[in-house]
Amino acid sequence: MPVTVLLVDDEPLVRAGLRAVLEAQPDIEVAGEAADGAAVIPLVRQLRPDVVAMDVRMPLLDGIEATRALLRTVPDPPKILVVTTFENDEYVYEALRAGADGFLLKRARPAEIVHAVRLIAEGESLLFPASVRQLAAEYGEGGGNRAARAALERARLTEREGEVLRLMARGLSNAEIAARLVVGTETVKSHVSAVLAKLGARDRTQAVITAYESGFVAPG
Amino acid sequence: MPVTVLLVDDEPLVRAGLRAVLEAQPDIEVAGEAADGAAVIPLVRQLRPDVVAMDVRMPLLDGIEATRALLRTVPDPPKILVVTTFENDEYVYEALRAGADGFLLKRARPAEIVHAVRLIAEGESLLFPASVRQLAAEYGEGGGNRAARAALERARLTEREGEVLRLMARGLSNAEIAARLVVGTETVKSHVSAVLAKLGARDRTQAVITAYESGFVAPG
DNA sequence: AACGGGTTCCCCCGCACGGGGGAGACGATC
DNA sequence: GATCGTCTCCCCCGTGCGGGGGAACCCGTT
Repeated sequence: MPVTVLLVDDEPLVRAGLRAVLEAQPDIEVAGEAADGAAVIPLVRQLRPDVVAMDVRMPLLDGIEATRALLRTVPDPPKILVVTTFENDEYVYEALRAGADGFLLKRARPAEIVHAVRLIAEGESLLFPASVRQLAAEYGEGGGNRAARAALERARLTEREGEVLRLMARGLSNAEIAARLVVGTETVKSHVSAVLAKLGARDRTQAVITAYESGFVAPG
Repeated sequence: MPVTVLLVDDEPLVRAGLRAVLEAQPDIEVAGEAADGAAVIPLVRQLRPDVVAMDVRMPLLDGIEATRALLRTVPDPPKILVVTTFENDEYVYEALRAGADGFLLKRARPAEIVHAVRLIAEGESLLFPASVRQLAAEYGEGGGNRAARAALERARLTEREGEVLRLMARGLSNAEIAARLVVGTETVKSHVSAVLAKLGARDRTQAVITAYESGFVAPG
């Protein structure tokens, strides 16, 4: 019996693409589609798919919340394959923590997508497939992203430093951060210096860039 | 006789999606696919499609360069429909300047995609379809984002200012930007000041944040 | 009791940054 | 020919930023 898949993505184009790729396989069947996370749970109850291919960024209810809700409320839940555009999307880690079984880049080749669905269905977990890195490398130069993540991993920011970085990434000056945290500006300067040193950033702008590139903060 | 379309996108998934959507129409035919801008010109010569549906962001040769090269080297060139993820992608404007005939968001509904291809094929130009804004609005709340986008729309950065902002968003100092652009630091300071004023940013950090939030630059 | 990490605050200092102003050169438009 | 926008470069000037130190306090571990 075939593997059944529920497609969840707010872009009809991506759904159509996934459907085209997956339906070309004799052993895979697309059970249905949903355009946002809110529609997933009833559909899963109804269709009982083996795998849910879920986008992370969606209106109304995003992929993480949907994953959490799904695992919490549906008995014997399907495997969840997170499909995302960006390799370093902060949501990826959250999604995995939320209970997703694997994730896949949208720019993966069809054969990889099919392979991922089969693996997930068999109960394997799928993280950072090697080929994904190659694909990313094609974009050359943009290695900045992985570097950013590495920087942030090495960083091990303290809680306070994290707060400060987040406020920096909202455009606040040292004085404004000080006011917000109810401390002196000298204190903020200490934290900022620590953040810069740990991130290997020369100035606050570079720190904020690293914050965005690593997914520590996200646009939107 | 049907409208023939060449699909150019580095993501096989998107190509498959476009193919599925377009081939469902009796009057539209997908003539072929290409994964990057470099492959477009020979394919256009060979297939002579009516429309090229072209992604903006691609490895090797991006959509703008490909558009320019196409219009420069191929006699009686096809219509070019730029397909992009972000509404305010900096490349969109460049692509239109390069000679593209219209652009479309990837999150458009299938009917809109089909409509766009037909319009373009008929020689109409297609810019900022109204429905696109509605779709963007669905993402609600991303208020910060919309504000950033609005700031960038109001901004109307010149080409040079755009370049400078992009380099700012890569963490370069004024001196480094000057070296990169082969101009004086005073010149860069002028551009930076113009960018800050137009974006309503107090310092370069805020400008970079706006760049990320508006999609002018994207992580990854 | 001693230690280390985290948070808080202080000093001095150099400099890149950003505001405010002006100005010349070029091309497109009127 | 005049005008406008863009790009280029120059001046002065104040200050926020970041480096390099030091030091106190709390708290959990050793």
